[in-house]
Amino acid sequence: MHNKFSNSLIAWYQEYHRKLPWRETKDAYKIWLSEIILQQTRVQQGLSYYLKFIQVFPTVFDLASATEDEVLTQWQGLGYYSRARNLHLTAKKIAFEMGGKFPNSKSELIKLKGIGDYTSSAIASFCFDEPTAVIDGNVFRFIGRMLGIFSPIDLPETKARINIFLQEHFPKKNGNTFNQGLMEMGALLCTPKNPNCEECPFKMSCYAFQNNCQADIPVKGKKIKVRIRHFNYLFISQENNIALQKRKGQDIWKNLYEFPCIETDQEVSQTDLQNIINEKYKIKNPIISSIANYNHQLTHQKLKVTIWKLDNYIAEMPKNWIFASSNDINNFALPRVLSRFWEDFSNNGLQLQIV
DNA sequence: CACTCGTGGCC
DNA sequence: TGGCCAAGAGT
Repeated sequence: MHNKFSNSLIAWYQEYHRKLPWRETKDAYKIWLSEIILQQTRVQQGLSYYLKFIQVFPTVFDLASATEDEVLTQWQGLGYYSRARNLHLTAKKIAFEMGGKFPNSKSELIKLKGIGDYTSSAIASFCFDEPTAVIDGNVFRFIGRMLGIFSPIDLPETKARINIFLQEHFPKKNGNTFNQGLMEMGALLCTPKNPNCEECPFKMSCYAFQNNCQADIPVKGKKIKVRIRHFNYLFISQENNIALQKRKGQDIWKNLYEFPCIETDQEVSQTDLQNIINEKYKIKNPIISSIANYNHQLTHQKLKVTIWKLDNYIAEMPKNWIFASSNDINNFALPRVLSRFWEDFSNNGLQLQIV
């Protein structure tokens, strides 16, 4: 009776799971890379990045030997860029301080940057067969619905309760398949919307199915608040070179490149912006014109992005500006909204109004 | 603990 | 369309 859940789950997984490249290996480097890429990211979105990374950086030494800029450029467009920065930090630690060998236990893995509770369990289980249960968003949803858990998923006690259940049902053999099955259930059948309960082998013992409350579990905690920000980018092109700067500070897109940016509290008029440019960069009569607008919607922010073309000749650059040749722009990691602008600009030329 | 970090897809 | 969501982790 106690083994029935794990036996059924393992059997279901073996029949219905998707074939994915990181499931064909026990190489800790590849498993680790896939787990980082898939944090808060769908398989469909992360797959091409995984394939690109193992091609460009086949081993942890290749990744460690690259610069952070190179890693960020490969990561461009995937979001949550702290993952890429921590990926590089941890690669250097493993390559240069640990002889290229990954720690083989959850307790050691979790000490590494970018590897938390979920990822340490995943690597320990998938690579080293450590009997530790993974708890990610899929598992919260699947087990939460099965057991009828209505406490918010962001509470530690909710996670603890799920962990107790999983420990009680953790199999003596095939623990890694059990873990894969937990997540694959959440990804294929026990989905956030319109779960496919008819094909679920656990529907007879599932609280949510029996009580028809699948949509009410898991219970989300707080509501998302969206902050509106106004980014005014200066597109400055001189002699086929374009001004860029590196974003710093504890903010979005840290260590990515962007055009010189003037952030304002509200939308600004052309004359307002000219005055700001005059004050900030000591450019006497800035000649600017708006060439593109984007509403860039993020999870917690809505960015109103305006690209302004600045036509003055600039004799003395601020020290943090870099001038990149237009052929070289693609070698800089840009936020999605700017790589999209650059694509539009390269294709269409100067006059474009995108919203 | 509460908040923050991206992007694309879905309805 | 806007809100929700996805293999979480750092601070």
